[in-house]
Amino acid sequence: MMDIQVVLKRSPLFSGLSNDALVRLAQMVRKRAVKGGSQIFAQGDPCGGFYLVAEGSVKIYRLSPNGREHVLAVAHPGQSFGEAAVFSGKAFPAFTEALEDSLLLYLEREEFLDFVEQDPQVVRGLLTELSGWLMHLVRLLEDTALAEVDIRLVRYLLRLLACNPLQNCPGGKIALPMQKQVLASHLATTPPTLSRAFSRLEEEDLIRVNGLEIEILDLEGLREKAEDERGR
Amino acid sequence: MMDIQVVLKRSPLFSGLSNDALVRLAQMVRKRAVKGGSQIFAQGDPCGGFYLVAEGSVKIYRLSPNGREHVLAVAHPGQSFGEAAVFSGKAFPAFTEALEDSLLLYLEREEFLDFVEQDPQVVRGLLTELSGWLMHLVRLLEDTALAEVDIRLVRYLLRLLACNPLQNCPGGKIALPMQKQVLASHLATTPPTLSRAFSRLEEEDLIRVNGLEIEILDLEGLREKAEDERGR
DNA sequence: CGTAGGGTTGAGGTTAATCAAGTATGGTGG
DNA sequence: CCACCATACTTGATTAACCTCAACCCTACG
Repeated sequence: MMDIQVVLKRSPLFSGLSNDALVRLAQMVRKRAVKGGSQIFAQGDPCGGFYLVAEGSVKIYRLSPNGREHVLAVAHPGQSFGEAAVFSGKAFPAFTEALEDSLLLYLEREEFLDFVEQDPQVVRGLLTELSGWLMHLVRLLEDTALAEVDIRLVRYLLRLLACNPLQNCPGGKIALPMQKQVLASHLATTPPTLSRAFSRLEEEDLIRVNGLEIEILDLEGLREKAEDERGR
Repeated sequence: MMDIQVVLKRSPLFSGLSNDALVRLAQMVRKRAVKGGSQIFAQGDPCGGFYLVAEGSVKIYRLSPNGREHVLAVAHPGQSFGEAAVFSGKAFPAFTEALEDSLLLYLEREEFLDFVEQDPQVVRGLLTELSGWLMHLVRLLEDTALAEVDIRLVRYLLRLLACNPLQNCPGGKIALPMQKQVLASHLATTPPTLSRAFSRLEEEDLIRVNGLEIEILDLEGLREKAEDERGR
């Protein structure tokens, strides 16, 4: 049995809360187990609340008019999604879909807003979290808009490394937290192009790819390349 | 003499505040007049507070390692910038520069955070504002990542129209709120490419361009084109 | 007038999307 | 245990978008 409070505490939203507040929050949480591949909510759905990932992973993506998808982010345990819509008062701005069997915690909108009113401690966390999302999007934006695919990929890998300092130490091996086609969409490109980008990085002896496992051969070289952008 | 409270009230951040709160807020505001072309703050500067545009306009942009710039937004009277950094606690994530002689209101970080703590009314406005920024960036992101230049330009024009319903009515004339080279950077392209995009839209009899003034000839046609994206 | 800056136009080259075919891998049913 | 199929991924050839560099126009302004 999983402890809700432990999960809540893992979220930057609530890590600063008192035990008392955590207990109250835990009481208003509703668990929701979802199968991999199933949709959590759709772009345009009215926002009745938001989610926190307890186990598994969730893909957050937009769909263009013609059906092309662009992955904004993949949420992992401890991360939340849909908060923005709660405060904007508008519909959900994106689709969300479980990438694997996952366990989510659901917080109902009105209930949560009341909780926020009463507990100024949460506010700081919320503001910080939203700011964090902003920074994430800004980085993503300039990465996709200003750099070419190889560079975007390198930067993505470096960001992954920064989040997983665990496997960072030895020769450095990281596992891609999503399928390559999802990653392609995240990097605003296509599977064929991503595949070639990986090949080029291998040819330059920067990395070695084996399925979803990436071995970092030349961290310094990667860092250089990330700053490179000859021109564009 | 300009009334600070009136300016504050124009911002979505503070439009919901009581008169009492407005008065207190107005007292902690510092005015700052800046010449066109001068820098307000730089990316990486420690964030000591944030700004609200009273008069003029301010360009918010990022600089890539090689010096290329990407305009994230242009702030006009009533809009604020730098709020995100206040809450994230980190340095400013972007550069800001006055596009013309402008008058700004400055709110000091600590003072403002205290104000927020005491006044839960502001919180709602803040959260909404940050969410709004999020939505803006998401849209910008998918526009630049997923659509080609012509479409990006059309969408930008439609967004402008949506914000200026004033001139919308007649045949529809809108003035670009920035130079074309700034717009080019905002749309993540270059002046030559933007210029050609304008030409193509003129050839299709969708718009007529005269300097910074754009005459909308075929609103329906533009709407269609915005949804078009044959493939990409 | 002459210069400077924004803007436009032209030629050439590069990136990356598209379409299509091929290769693995994993799960299913015989 | 193996043939079969679905799906992810890779590889190849073609094409189109758009960046770059350069020259040129135009208006503003000294």
